[in-house]
Amino acid sequence: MFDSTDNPLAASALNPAQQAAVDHHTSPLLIVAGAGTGKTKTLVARVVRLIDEGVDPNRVLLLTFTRRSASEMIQRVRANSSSRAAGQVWGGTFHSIANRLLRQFGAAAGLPANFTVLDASDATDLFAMVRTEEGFGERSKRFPRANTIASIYGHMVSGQARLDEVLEKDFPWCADHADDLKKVFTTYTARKRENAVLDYDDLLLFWRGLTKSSLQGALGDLFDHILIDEYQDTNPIQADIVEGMCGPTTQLCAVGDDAQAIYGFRSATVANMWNFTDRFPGAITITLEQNYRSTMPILRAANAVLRQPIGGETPHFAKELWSSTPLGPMPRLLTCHDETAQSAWVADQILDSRERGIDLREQAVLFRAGHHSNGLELELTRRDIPFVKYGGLKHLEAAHVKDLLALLRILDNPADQLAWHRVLSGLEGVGPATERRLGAELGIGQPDIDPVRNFIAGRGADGTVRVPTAAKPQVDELRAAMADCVADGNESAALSPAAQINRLRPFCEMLLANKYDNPAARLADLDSLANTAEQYRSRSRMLVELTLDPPGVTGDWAGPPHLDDDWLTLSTIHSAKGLEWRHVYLLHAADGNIPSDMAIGDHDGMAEELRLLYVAMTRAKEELSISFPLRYHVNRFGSDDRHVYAQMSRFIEPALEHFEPVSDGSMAEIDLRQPAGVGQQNVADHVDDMLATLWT
DNA sequence: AGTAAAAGGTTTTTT
DNA sequence: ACCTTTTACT
Repeated sequence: MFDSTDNPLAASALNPAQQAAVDHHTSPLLIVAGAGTGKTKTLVARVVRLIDEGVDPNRVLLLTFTRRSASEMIQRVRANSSSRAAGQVWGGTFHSIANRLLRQFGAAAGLPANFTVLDASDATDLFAMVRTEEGFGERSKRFPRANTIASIYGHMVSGQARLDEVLEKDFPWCADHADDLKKVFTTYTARKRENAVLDYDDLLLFWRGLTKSSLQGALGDLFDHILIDEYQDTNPIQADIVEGMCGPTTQLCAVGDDAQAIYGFRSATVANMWNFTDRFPGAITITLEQNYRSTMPILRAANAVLRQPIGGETPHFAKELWSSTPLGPMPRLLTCHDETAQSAWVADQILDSRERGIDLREQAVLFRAGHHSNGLELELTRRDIPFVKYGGLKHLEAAHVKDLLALLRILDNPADQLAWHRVLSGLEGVGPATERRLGAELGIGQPDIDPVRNFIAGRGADGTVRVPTAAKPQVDELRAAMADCVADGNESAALSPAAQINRLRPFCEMLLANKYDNPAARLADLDSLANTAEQYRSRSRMLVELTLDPPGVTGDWAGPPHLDDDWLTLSTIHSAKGLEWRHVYLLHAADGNIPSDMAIGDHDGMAEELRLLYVAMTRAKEELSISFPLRYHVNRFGSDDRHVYAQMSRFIEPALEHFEPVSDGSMAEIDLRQPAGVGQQNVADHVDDMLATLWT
């Protein structure tokens, strides 16, 4: 599912362009690789060749977009290289490599060795904490929410733009609060430093900082070869890092496709590809255009979609992929009545394909947003079709899981105020006031004090820690559990991470029963986490790995018991990047979803939405089905039945000739584009006439 | 004063 | 489904 090795064409020798990309070694290299043109294969072949020619694997850095693709590529390098050390290639995401380097060189940047990494939701929680502490919520009406603040901050930092510009361009309704936002950002940054925590952006910023420090020479000498996958989705900071890691003799090779850039919302910019040859003098470009993945009918449709101008221009290289597989069915376009009809049709097609010998593993359902598959998931469950879902909500972000992780994080880094906040505020009878007092008594956030020790002893700097009566049972249980989990400097006596989770379980049980209305289901999630924890021997390592590479799949998390050997993939389009399946179904291709109505009116946003559709379509090898229901609920949260009628994605219209329209019968009786009639009149006139008879 | 329960508002995509 | 604010209760 993840590679092309089962494709006989792709498994054969490299084509001339691919071979040239593998062989080139005299200057920086940019490989412009269209969808399905074998870029992974080319990268792997290049690394294999380097190692087999004697390059030390430890001096090869392979930066990828996800950890999964890094480990898969290294796996393939190992399988194809004659060197036993081939697996020692440095591979991972920018963030995971940053973590690795900062653990090693971070002291030079003023970082403590045991720093904690905040994921996006942790960062949001920290903003919420600062926001509350400073009282902005009460002082000014309509002060931006924590989510919005985090979003503004992210735009600002990862795009390296000034606050004023970001507010003006993307958050005009928050512009009035600029001054208070500055205070929030200042406190947020100070708090991170005091608590020895880094957020995702910090990992990149500190790494870049090191490349501009006195360590520059040492870092530039770490690697002989740097290879970067998915270069179109890197941001300006990442491009700086790449440049900073290149010493005088480092060979650089970047691979990307400007037509598949879909992370603009994270400040990724294809300018990094456009500028490559300017920034890295002497660089040459090699383009891969032969597609080994899809049939011509699918490529024709995808090319036609991509070709349409957005706001009068075509914002990517004009590129025409061609395939050596000319024949196959045209992509199908299903118009149906509502989501239920769509789910039924897709499930029917999937089962039908399986009857025809296409395993579920060779089929995938893609969609724009995580919740778009909710209806289908019900239908699949009803029909006993096993599936795993990529993207969307992550288990790690569920409140109760974060409760448990906060306990582990306190043990790992007692200075972590955010984790303490989560633990203390969850206790029975503890509100903001008591939490503040407990924090002071325990010495949380004060230098050179270990609040964990104080908590276990029940004794703070200024005497006893006063626990509210209601919290007493919970606190007693937690004290005993934490006492058992603290290593106390004696590594060999320490419980394993999984054992620590089990030791904390009784406390969690009390907590969940008190806090949530479905404690049993939530407790089961904690047991799944204990399962996952079995593979780790170090607690801190487990915490950082879970943060940098959260289990993105239901299957990774719990290993659903009903899963047999064959299962269907559901995935957001973003999470499907780089993957391929024989049959692909794209759900909810209605205007407002693709393009997302939030992007409408924004030129760059619209261009990105178009590329998103292109990415989705080019995942299909043999058959592609795009569907859109006409009827949508007004809002995703409401439980009412209010609905609106949607239209087909505007991006598909110009390419309609490349699709075969299909119907599932749910539309047969009603043509919604025609006004319904009564006698010779349409319904509205009929009603108005009747009403008029009541008073005339 | 301080906490707990209830009501009100939300906009996607992810390292 | 979750986060914030408002209100009710001790």
